[in-house]
Amino acid sequence: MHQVILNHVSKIITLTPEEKEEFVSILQEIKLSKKEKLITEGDNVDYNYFVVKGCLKASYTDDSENEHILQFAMEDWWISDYESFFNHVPARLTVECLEDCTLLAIHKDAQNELLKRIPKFERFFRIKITNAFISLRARVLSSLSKNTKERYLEFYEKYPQLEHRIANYHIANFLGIKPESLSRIRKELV
Amino acid sequence: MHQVILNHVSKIITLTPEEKEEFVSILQEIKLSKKEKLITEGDNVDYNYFVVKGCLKASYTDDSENEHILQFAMEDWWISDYESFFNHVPARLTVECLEDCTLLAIHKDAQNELLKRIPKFERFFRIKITNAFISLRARVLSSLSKNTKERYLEFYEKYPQLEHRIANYHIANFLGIKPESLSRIRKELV
DNA sequence: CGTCTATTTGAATGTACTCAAAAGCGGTGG
DNA sequence: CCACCGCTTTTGAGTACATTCAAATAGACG
Repeated sequence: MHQVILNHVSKIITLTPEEKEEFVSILQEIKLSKKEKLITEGDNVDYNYFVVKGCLKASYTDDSENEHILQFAMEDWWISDYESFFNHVPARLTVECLEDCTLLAIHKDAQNELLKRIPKFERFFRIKITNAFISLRARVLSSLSKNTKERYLEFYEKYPQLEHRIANYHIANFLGIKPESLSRIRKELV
Repeated sequence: MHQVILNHVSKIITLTPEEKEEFVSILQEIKLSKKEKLITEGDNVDYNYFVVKGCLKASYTDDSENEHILQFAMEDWWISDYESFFNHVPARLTVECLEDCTLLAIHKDAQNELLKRIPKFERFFRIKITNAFISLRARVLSSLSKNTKERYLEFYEKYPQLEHRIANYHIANFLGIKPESLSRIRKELV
């Protein structure tokens, strides 16, 4: 169980056995079933979540009750509502399981304490948030410069695993188009 | 000159006179004229820039030579290509002055040294990158959930100062539409 | 096997785009 | 001070692409 996240962390920083032990001691295991919600809009989010197993979506519901998927997360990804987590405001996102999930949760106080006690984790989380920023930037660039078909192909290449695990109407939603349009695009691509 | 950035920093962290002195000692003043480039695509970006005066655009040029504006920056904003700055890869963005500009530059080595010597700056820059992340997230949410007219109004409300300083075709580009379309939207809104 | 949900297909509609041209605006030099 | 030039914005007509709404088909799951 903890080996998964230790492998993940070890790709970026090197920990001593004692540090590993200290790190895993603050992790809380969470199991959720498909369709259960990890975060509901309006929550005060105190946890950062690492996905050990399963698949989730983070989405935003607008004034007209339309849902818009901002992010998927699966094995080895982190997910939370970081605006709420960092800035202590109510969550604007809802995070829901698309499959049965196993997660590891870190409380924000424990995470802050960890940063103080093992400064290597400053580096780890700084790199994570920077990568998240860069990947969002790439998404904005792609929505500005590519047409729908190109954005679908990009998604397909970037997350070949997701293609099979996630319903097309979720992928369409993530791409900002209707399922009918995605269906027509897929038809053209055979 | 330095008072501007000290005021800016003081909104988030409190510095002693000695710390202020140490901080300003690593700043390099840069003056550029309208149309000059601060960063050109392909550069290795070693500096983080604070805008003291003037206005700039950060843009990406796609394979078809179309330019797409990712961000504007003006007084009290930071700008750089953070993918290049943090990850030491060539810049994908070009940053160009829309007016004559005065900037303060911090070299990445000096910035890292500063983080070590005055850990309060860890907090300062972490908050800055987090805010940048959250504001990009808001942009993605808005492009998924709003139509063009709503996005223009949002821009108008969020940056009323920019409205007058920046050409409409730049605003159109930022919004991901053509100047003709923006013109038609503005016509409807009288 | 049947029901519920997801995907596909079709036709009509709407929104932004392209291309082309006209009008407006600002700065420069005579 | 005004006329001209270059650049920005607006307007018009036709086109392309995604949407809406409705219906048919396909798949998944108990």
